[in-house]
Amino acid sequence: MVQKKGIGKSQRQTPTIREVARVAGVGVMTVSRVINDHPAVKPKTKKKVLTAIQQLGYERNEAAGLLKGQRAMMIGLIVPDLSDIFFAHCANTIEKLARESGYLTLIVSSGHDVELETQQAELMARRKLSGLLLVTSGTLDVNRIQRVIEGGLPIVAFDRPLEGLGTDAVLIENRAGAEEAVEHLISHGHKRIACVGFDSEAYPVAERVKGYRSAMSAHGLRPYLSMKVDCLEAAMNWVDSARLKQDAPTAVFSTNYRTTVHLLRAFSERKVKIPSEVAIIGFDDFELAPVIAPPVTTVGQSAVDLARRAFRLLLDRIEITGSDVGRSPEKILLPATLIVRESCGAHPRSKKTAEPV
Amino acid sequence: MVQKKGIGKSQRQTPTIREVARVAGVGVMTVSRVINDHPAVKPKTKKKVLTAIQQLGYERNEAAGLLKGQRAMMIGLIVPDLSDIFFAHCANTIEKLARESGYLTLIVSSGHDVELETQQAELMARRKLSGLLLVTSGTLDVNRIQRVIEGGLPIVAFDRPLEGLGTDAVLIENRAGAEEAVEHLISHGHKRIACVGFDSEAYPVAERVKGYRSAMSAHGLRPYLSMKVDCLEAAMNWVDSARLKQDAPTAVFSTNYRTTVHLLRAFSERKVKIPSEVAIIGFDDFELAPVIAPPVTTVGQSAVDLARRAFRLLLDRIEITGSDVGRSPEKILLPATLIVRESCGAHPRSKKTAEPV
DNA sequence: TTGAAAGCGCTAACAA
DNA sequence: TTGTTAGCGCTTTCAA
Repeated sequence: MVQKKGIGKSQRQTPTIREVARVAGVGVMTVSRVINDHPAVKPKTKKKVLTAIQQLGYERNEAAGLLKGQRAMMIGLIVPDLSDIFFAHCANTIEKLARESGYLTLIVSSGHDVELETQQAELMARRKLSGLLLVTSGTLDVNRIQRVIEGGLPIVAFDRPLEGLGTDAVLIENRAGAEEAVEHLISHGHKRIACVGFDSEAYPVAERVKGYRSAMSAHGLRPYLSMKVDCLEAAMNWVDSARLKQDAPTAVFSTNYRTTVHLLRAFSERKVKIPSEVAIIGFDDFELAPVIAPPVTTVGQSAVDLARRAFRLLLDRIEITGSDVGRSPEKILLPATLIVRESCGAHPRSKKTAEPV
Repeated sequence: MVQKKGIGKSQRQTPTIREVARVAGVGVMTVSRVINDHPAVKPKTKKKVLTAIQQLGYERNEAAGLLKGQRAMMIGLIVPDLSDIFFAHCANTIEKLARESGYLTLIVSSGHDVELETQQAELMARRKLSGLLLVTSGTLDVNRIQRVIEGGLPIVAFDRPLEGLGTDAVLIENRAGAEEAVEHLISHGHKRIACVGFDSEAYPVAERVKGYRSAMSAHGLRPYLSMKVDCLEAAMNWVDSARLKQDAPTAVFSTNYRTTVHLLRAFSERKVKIPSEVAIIGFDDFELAPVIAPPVTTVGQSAVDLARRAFRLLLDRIEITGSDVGRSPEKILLPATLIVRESCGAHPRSKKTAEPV
């Protein structure tokens, strides 16, 4: 796991603490104290050392500390897909906050591979990272993750809980958000409302489906699920088959951005008018939602808030001392907000000022 | 730069190579050889060692290698803004490729801060990373970067060159792409074509503006630049003022995604019809470009290709041995492709099948 | 207030 | 084929 020989050709050798000590005419320990701002050093001595450090261009070797059992000033971030704009925003926020606290951020985009996520978490533990922010793609091996945590790597889950493990977690109120969206459609008189999406095992989607179901059943409406629409082709097929039905849906609740986009495109290809022929609300707000014709009504969640809270929690865990070590895990719930535009058939009077991502 | 004491409470102590040696009844060096797949170990001995490793749950301590002068199996990636979908795609691709080659990826989103970029590059050098992929936001301090490279951190620039430094670089043909777009507009009979954008100092934008200028002057047309449109408000102002003009532009070439989006929205707010009242082509393709009404004509560039080539170059540099060390820097140019849809006033017959990002 | 010595876990160099 | 020794650069004793 470490490169065979990293020595280039003329690797300018960085001076060590020992050389600084020699030049300053003091012991290595004194230099160490100066570097670490230990108070018990006479100002005069300190100055000598500082001068020597300056003169030699000394730089602390991070590796040595690690060997002494310290942790790298790095945090890890594992997400299912970094090219997903939502996670990209999360990553951007986390990296910034981490940097401001002196940490570098190691990012892994797992491609929804649960095994990979576990492996990378283990790898990060071995690299002595300070902490890990984790968005899982499914259920991880509890034992392995438990061992990682016990090995001293604090973990905070966000967007999805870490099942079976009592870790801190920051989650979105997916269910309530979905309920609100479906209720909204119902309040417009829709009775045949389809729920379309894919990847229904994924926690956020599963929660949204639950919200859909509960809203429907609360009004005695029959659910109409279709959870395999993840590309344009699937969307076209779905649109075509749905229109043929006797009781074709008059509205659709899309459980995620990707599905929303493809559905929109499919409707457009088939010249189905939105919202007159079919109304649509999509979970996940997106930048262009207000620009599209018609502007699409969405359920928005703030990636920035989510990331911020998660990082805050992790930092607390990392910096925890003494009595707080065993602090019981915190769960934070963040709202999802219905952003009413036009695709749902409503007049565009936002319940909340539209604020994407 | 290393955390003060990373020791939690019941930190399960990982066994060392020495303990493995004791349990296996061999010398430490033999264990080391086994770990590193050195051939000169009798299969029987090897087996004994492997058993002991298994039994103890031994894990190699990465820090020790660093101290011996090896490099961490990590690469760095510095981009101006990770929440920019283009860079998010780049990051996603790079992280994946890196992981497949055994590297972790440290990502920094600089927020277009040149000083920060330099600092982080230096920090990465100190952390003994294996290599660095860099998208600069401006002109970095050549000396400091030079020192980083000499310190043994190979750097490959992409999307923008590293000015004043002979590093490898992978770039997009921004200028040619812009020229093609403007030529296209001209071929539709447009004469008053505005070039709108912001951040004209940024390399890619600057190149695109050059392309615009050269296409215009090639046809004896007067350029009409407006390089401060970076938000909806600015876009509205621009649209309003442009319409008042005597010779209002009949077409606009937008130099970047953000401007394109806000312009689109501003035109929509002002009920300006596209393309009949004004035609538009935007540099940077985006996922929803075909969905918007009307579908927008763009100049697309492949983030994946860009990232892939850049990583390949970096890996070559990292793995370089002996005679190739001083290999002269490579420059790779990747095409930008005009994707004709409808906002430019053309019939939607793509010169190339639309393939976003 | 300062310093010398003893490692942290590993591998390169040498011996056997 | 295997093992011993001597560090890598730093910090933690403990002593001065």
